[in-house]
Amino acid sequence: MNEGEATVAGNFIRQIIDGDNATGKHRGRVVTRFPPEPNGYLHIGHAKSICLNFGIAVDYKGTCNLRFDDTNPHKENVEYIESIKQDIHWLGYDWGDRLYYASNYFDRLYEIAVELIKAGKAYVCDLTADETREFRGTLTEAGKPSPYRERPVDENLELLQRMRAGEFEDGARVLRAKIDMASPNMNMRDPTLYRIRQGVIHHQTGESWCMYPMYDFTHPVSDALEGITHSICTLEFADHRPLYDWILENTSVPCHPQQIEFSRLNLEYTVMSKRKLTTLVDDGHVEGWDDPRMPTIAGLRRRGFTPESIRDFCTRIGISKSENTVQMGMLESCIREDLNANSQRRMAVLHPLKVVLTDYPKGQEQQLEVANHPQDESLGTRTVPFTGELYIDRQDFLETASKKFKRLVTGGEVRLRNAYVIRCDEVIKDAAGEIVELHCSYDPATLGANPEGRKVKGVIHWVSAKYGIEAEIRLYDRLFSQPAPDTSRDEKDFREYLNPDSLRTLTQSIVEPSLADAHPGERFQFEREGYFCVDLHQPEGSPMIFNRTVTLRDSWAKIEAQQKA
RNA sequence: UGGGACGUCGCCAAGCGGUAAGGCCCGGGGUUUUGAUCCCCGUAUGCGCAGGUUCGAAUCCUGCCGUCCCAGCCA
Repeated sequence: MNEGEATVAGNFIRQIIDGDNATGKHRGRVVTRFPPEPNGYLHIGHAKSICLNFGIAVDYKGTCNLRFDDTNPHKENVEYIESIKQDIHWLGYDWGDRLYYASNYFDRLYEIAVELIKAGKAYVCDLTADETREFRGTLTEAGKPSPYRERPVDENLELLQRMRAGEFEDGARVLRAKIDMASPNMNMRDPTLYRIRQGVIHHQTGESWCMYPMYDFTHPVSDALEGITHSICTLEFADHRPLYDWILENTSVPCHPQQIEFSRLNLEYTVMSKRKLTTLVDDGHVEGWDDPRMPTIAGLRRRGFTPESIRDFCTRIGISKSENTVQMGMLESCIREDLNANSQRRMAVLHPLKVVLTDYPKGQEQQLEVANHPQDESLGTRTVPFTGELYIDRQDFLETASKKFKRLVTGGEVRLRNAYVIRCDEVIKDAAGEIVELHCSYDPATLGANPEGRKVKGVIHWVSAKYGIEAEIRLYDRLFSQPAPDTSRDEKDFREYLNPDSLRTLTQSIVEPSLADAHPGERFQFEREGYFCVDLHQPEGSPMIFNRTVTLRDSWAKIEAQQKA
């Protein structure tokens, strides 16, 4: 962790670990794991878990394993595996040589299943899925025992062997733990341990298996085999903990990790479930998993977020067990803080309006040396060409305006950032009355100096018309128009809350020439506009594409809104 | 009286019986060739509610209220 990053004193999980270390529970060892199922791309909620698990490993001089929880091959593939590995590395964490798959343990898991059967603690059940549901009972009524519950050990053993041999179709039989059909905890009513999945090719084990272990069976065993000390997961698994413990207590595993639950991250104006994100991708509502509007790590990366800013976000939001919905402002604050300190400044005109300096000597050009950062000299300088024809932003000119408006108005003066003070003498309009050009004069004495005898309050940015280069600029806004699109209080599908203006593309923008050398992913502040980065998917031969990561804080926008109200 | 968990500022979140940290947001002021940054200042007499224990309670006890999760052969 860098010195600049905020540190949070502690959270309840670290307190548990401190307590364990104090009593010598794990002989001072701390081993965590991050266990994604490779059925989608990682999102900011996963980042919270990654920072927690890998962060704890770093701080306690322990280790954190990466383990793919690949027990449901139907939904999984290697593209997801690769993206997950890439995203964790990009975030700044490393699992060293501890890359595991739950499927690594399929043989061992099978042995343990046999063990459970021999101990009379598991049985093969022939009930259909529907029947199983009926027998399970309800939240308020106890379940009934399956008619196959008392199947003799030998028969169970033989049936399990035949399941493995592929003799039965999907759904024909399952292996179940024999626990308690009357338990108030649904998870303890003889949970399924194995189900049959014929004909799927598993991305790791190929066709060697036609039955796959369930999460509730696989997870505790995998944790124990890897010597995990603290198995951290989200709150919805709290009800599974008794089962997690039951598996560990009733099998011959080497240790008994402790499961600890914390609350998952919710972020306003987005969705965080893999199912919903998959829907957005599959239905074409976004360009893909790395669409800059997506809350995925890949999306945030393409949007221009830094790994540091995401880690900072994760430490700022903290870890607790309370339901929470974090405001976008929190994330934005993190990336602004990072980029403000570290990104070079450039000038870019998003909505160009031509300015002709009528008294600037014909043919004259100047190379202005300009600081790359107003507070940090170590970021150096660059040269920016100044010519008699320029572009400024249309939003920086008004024919008439209130005194609050400190930009260019007819007859008024304004400072061109890093250059001269100019005065607007004449507004040129086309037949339709649209402003097409401004004729201005400049004060040659104001380069690097304040004007004599008067104050000029406004400063606006500009680009030389002759040397500026065309660029495409993509302005992103929140993906959804509702703060909580997935907990809709009415019947609406979350997709109905998609923000139709989440992407605005500007194709006429002009950026300063030094940007021609920028490489994909490089980040800048476009002064007075926001932070932008060169898109990662830069098409050959077309104008450069810049993605807006986040705007600058804009107190003028607030004043404007107040004036209108 | 199904079970599990959670309720501290608009949003996160410390606090663990000694008199409410911090961050984000917000409001006010200052500096500024970015209406940015930066710097000051301000913002919970109160911790879901009601009782109780105590010299002292957000912290302990009791009872209510509210919210979230659980009936996949998903994870």
